[in-house]
Amino acid sequence: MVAARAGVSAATVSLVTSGKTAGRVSAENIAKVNHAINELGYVVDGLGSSLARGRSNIVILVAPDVSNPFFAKVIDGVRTEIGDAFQLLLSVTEAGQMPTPAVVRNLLSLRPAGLLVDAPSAGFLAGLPATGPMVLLDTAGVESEAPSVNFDLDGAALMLADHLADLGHSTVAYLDGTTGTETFRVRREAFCRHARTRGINVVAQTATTIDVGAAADAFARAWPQWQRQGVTAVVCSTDTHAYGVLQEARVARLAVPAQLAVTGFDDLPYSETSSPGLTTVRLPAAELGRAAGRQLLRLLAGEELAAKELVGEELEGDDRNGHRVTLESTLVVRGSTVDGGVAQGGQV
Amino acid sequence: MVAARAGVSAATVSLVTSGKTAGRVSAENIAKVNHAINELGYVVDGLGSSLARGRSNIVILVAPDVSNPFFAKVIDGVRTEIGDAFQLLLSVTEAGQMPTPAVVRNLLSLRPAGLLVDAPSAGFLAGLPATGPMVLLDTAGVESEAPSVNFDLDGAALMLADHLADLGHSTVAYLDGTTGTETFRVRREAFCRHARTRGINVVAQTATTIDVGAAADAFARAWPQWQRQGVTAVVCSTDTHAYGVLQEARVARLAVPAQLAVTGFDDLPYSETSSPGLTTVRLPAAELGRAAGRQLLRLLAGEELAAKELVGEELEGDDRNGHRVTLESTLVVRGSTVDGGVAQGGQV
DNA sequence: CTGAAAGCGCTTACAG
DNA sequence: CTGAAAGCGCTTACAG
Repeated sequence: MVAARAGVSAATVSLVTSGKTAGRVSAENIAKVNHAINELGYVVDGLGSSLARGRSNIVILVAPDVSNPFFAKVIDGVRTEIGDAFQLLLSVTEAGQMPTPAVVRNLLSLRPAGLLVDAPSAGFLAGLPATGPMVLLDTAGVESEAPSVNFDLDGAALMLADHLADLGHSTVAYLDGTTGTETFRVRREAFCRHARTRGINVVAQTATTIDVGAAADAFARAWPQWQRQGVTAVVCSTDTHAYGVLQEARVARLAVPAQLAVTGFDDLPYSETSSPGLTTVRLPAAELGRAAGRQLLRLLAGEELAAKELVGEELEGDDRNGHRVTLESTLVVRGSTVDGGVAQGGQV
Repeated sequence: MVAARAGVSAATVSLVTSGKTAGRVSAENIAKVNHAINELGYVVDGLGSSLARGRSNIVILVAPDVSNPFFAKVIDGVRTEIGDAFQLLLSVTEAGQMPTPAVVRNLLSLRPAGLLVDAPSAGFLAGLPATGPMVLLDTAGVESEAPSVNFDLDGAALMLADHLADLGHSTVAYLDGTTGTETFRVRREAFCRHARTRGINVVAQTATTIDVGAAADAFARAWPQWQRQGVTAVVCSTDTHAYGVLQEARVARLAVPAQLAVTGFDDLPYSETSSPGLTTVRLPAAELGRAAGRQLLRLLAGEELAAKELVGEELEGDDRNGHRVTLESTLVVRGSTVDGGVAQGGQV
């Protein structure tokens, strides 16, 4: 320990760097140590520190799709919430895949302070060794004991079905995503359920990866058949899919929304400025990240308390493991379902 | 060490787990140890291991913009190249920002095996403490000793200028990106230089963040003025910017490319399927990531050799620090500059 | 081929 | 308030 030499003490330095000086280090020594630290540009070695304390100060965020702009907002939410206290690191996997058990074991052997898992598949969670603090995000449809933060997809689907029914649509198609993510299944099932209640027939569905081009192709291929079936609206499980449909509709000179209404899920930035603007379910991505970060922080604080055998009345039931948060989502109506939306263009 | 108990040996286990059994452990003991490992589900603790060896087996990728789909391909390239040998982790920063010196120090205190830095600003590199193996990506315009992988932006800009000149454009506008990234400056300067040579006047420029909506707004605001100046083409520093221009052109009922030609840089997937398709400079993103990963691997291997005092004729000069790779880029011509491109639509 | 020992850089009871 | 000591889980010379 270099700093030890520079001052006059030894492990007192540790007390200073970890801020545990309360009535244990004299003001004079604190000053000396801090001076030495600045002079030497000393930084506590993360490895040694983590080993001694049994865990590191990094939080690992695991997710199947780093490149999704929606996910970027989630990340940002997490970062703003926990960024100062912990080092946030993203696990990188093959696009659309959760990390393999082997990778997870390596990750865990870094002894992260906590784990954040976005849109996990059921299998992934099952294979996860019992581990430390963990919060799940966007995990609709997956059984788990872990605390989680989710969107109110059912409420969202209901609003969407109502909206389309009110506009007189009775025959719609559904364009789904193909990742193993449960959230897509939940979106689709919820919509289909509410659609039926409102007298809407979901006569067809198909699925593609989250890619504008793939969605456009799929729609182009399906449209002749859908048209014959009398489809007047396409509900997409993500905005990205919807962009593909909008694009292909333009190519096919289909008037949106007069001949075809289109909706999405997410409310990405582009949905506001596309022409026509996209009617979509706004899923509060940044808030998802923030809420998850907050939960993890609380979990970690609780753990510290427990470690100090101070567990008691301070912690209410819902502050413990198993806490679940659901975020409201809203329907944003734009030109892709209702004429006169902003940025209207094309043949409409 | 749990496994030690299960077998009959002690630190022999370490030899086995690190694969250094060559003539140091009997076949019998190797078998015993492996058996015990499987039985106990033992995983070498990353912390202890890293501390003892002086460095971890994680590689940290630092970049200003995780959400950019272009960057997603870069990440994927890196992953495929180094994924097995090292644990790849992404540093997360505020959108468009490089990590602060404080964050970097924390990152470094994890003793990563290597560092990969994408599109660094000059200031970031200057503030980087002398550290271990590092490879820079897409670092055009930044001075540094470190090995790096870059795109041939000059060649790309030349092709672009040639293309526009051949089409008869003589007055163009440039839509730039606003991140501090040097690569944008280089793109613009290179294009302006070659444009001049080919008799093209770059009469105007503006800049926005990498966002379709922002680009669309900026174009909408600038267009009346540009039109008066006789602008017939807009060159954008990223495809994302170009999407904004295409979108706004559609709203304004401008015929593309007849009244206005549009180009980008990157060749994102959507550029192929948009209508019209986007003429753009294809920057091989995945190859950038792979090449950088390869270089880092070589660096790490070289270091190991050096540590064993075996440095010698095996290592050629250009395998050492300071190695630079430049990747060819090509111009992809589509409907946004030349009539008759694929997926033509709208008023064209 | 194998085990005992020292050490990686820190933190945390524990005596003073 | 402060220092000496043990220990976190591993790896690596070093004797046998």
